[in-house]
Amino acid sequence: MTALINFSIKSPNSFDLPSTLTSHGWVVLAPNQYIKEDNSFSRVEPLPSGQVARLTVSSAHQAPDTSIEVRVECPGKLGDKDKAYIESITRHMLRLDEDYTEFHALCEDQGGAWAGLAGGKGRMLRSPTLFEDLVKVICTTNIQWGGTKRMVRELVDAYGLPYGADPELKTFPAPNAIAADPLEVFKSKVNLGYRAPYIHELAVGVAGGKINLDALADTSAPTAEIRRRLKAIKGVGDYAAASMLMLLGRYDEIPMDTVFRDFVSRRYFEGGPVNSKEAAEIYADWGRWKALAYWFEMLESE
DNA sequence: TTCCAGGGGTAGA
DNA sequence: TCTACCCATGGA
Repeated sequence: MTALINFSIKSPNSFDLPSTLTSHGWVVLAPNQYIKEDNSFSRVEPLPSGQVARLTVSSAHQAPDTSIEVRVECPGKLGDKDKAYIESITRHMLRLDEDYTEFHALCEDQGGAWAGLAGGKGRMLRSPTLFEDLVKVICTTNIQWGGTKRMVRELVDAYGLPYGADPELKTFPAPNAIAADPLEVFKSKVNLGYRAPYIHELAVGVAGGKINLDALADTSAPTAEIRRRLKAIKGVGDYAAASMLMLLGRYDEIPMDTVFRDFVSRRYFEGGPVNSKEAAEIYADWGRWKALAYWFEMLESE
């Protein structure tokens, strides 16, 4: 017997769900399932009560007058704690509490590639936990997108909690689920290449309390300090740290990774060499929105 | 077969 | 701080 509950979450005045879902690839990485025709996505999630639920998130109306609709399927009764948790992670995933007013005003002033970014665009979907986002970012390094999807799928298949009988429907693995296996067993179950020790070490560290990912969400620390904390994690270099900073809602610094240099070179220097100073000057006017300005300019120019 | 992917760790300067 | 070199995996 499956219980079915629907509830609404008030979204900010300026919010665009389709843009939030498609501004990067996260929506198609397991356990997310993208339902393109409905502009919605679903995922299987463990709840505080211990039961495993399937969530489907959609927007009821067209922007700007939107509310977020969450449909919950779960085997038992949905308690207040479960409901509060679902609302909390939905707000987090969709960044409903981030204020983009200033960014949208800057986009309007700049025009060009940014002209279409008002009306609630600019958000990028993220995962309920930093552990999930970090594992996924590590799975995007030095591999093509198809490989990333495969590796994340294998992780979920091997270590996720099941929802019902459908083998496709599982949660993203908890750190302790991965940490319970020795590295060699982990490597035999999931083909992650050289990333396996990094992800296993991360899971063991988080499960055992040696790595505190909450420290990454410390809003009182400067971005440079958060970047330092990120790079202290094995497997996280310039590119991965940059991706995580954006997922953490920090756009004030653009790290000079290869992708950024290549883009700026192609876009502004006719493919010629660019030094760090020249590259930084391109987005100097964007204040704390530099990385977002760069990201969406790159998206719009594709 | 060979190459390489929006990299990163390590050793050695 | 910078540079070689190595690192597994699977798709093209």
